[in-house]
Amino acid sequence: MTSRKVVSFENIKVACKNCSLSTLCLPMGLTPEDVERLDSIIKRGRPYHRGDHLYRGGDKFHSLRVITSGSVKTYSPNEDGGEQVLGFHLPGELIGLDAIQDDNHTCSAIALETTAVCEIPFSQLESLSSIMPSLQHQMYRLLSREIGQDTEMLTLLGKKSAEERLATFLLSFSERFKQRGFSASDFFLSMSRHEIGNYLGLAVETVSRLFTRFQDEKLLHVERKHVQLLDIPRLYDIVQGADRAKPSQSRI
Amino acid sequence: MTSRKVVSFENIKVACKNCSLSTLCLPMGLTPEDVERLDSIIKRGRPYHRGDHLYRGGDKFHSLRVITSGSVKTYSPNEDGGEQVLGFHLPGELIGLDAIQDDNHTCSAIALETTAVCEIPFSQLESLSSIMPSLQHQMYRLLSREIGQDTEMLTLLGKKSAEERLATFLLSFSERFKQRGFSASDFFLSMSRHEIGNYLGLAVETVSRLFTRFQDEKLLHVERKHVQLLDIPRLYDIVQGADRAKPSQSRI
DNA sequence: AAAATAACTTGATCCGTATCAAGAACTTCT
DNA sequence: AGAAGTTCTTGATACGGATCAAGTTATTTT
Repeated sequence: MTSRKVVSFENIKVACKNCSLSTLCLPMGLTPEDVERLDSIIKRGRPYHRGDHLYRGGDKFHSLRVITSGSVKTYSPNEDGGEQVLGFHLPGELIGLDAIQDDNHTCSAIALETTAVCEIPFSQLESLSSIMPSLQHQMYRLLSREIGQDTEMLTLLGKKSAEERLATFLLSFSERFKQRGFSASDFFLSMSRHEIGNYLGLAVETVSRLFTRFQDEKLLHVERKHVQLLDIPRLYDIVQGADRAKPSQSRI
Repeated sequence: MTSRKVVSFENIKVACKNCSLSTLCLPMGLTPEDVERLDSIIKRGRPYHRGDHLYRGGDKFHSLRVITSGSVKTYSPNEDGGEQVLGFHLPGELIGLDAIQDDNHTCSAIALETTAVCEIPFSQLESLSSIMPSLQHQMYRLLSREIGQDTEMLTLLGKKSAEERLATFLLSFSERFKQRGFSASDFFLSMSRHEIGNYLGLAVETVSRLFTRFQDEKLLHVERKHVQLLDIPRLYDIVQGADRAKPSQSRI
């Protein structure tokens, strides 16, 4: 998108305090002065285009990154040349937390569309957090939240059917778009069916068939990347294994 | 809980600096004085017995816990009454990191055998870490490492065959026992086949059949919980999908 | 605008693993 | 020690989703 006027970006002050995403990337607990200080270490580079890597597995780790617009896929290459998609990230989301562990990125991140990010040099963030208890607290929570999310994903991959996986996936986007002030029921997915399948541990064909079936069942309308959820409550039922469980024995 | 000979335990000085596990739970970077200070906030309670909960999902979170002996299973209950086993934890391993996020435990932890733990009150740890940059650094790394481990598990559940899953599982224990000074090839598993299956996203029967098959193929000898790995290199081959991939095209 | 390529869909078939079932080995209780 | 309950193993069968194959619709290149 922002192809030409690159230079202007370098000059933009980040100003987290005015950023609509700050409630997402700095959830509660920081005073305005804190934000000011944090602001001072954040760098905003020029935007990435579809297919550009933000970093690759093995790259030296220096910064955490907050997506400010666009979307990003993280993945880790596996033995046999394939990859495991680890996540899709929307504006306000922080990536790179897995790399703190040994100063190297363990996975790769690639822009799914034109994408802008704020870079937060980690060593500076660390220093700052050691003189700002509230920031330190935020960081611990953020890291812990990431663990919790991975944990949910383990349950999804370990126990859920293809149908439940796709419903979970769609509702996750629905909720995240809603949080960001967009429609919870009408949105565009920036990734391919193949990437969705990879993420959910399913074959492309299965994903495609499920979209068709969900549409036949009037749960949604889909046309390529454009998805309209028509029956969100029923999608939630599916997530909870509505058909698998014996009827009306909601939890024993 | 603390029924009879409570007093004696309360008086035991934890003395991380003499603890053989300290390289595991405090991996590098802390000076002896640092360790002394950390030591001062750590509490050691009386041991748990098989089946005792260390905490349950929903419990108020106050402490991280390091296993000092025995073993622990963490799991999260899911919608339909079942559970997803999240991990098996050996001496030197830290649990509870997922609970920082909202001051409540999101999953449960149960002793698989007689188990002792050190409790580290998190609020004190947090205060300490804000005046001890090296401790703060350790904490960030520890949290990040946990994320990295979850990520590997996602690949396992998303892409690997039953065979690869069990081989990965066995080698993980092999490596961890070895790190702790025990045999890498001869050990006891403290969990049931059912729990292994749950953890790996497999049915009990599949786990049982795989043990039998691995034994037939002379990869190991197994008798109930007692496992002897007879061909570790071949197990590593299996982990990497040795048979699935086209022969000798190790990575394109 | 046509050609080439990539992404997606749909159908047919196959396979790995779940599920069902029953017996064996072990553990716990009385 | 015997009974009762678990846990584990093994076999038979079923099924969900993968794979193979081919056609369709977008997108990119020329």
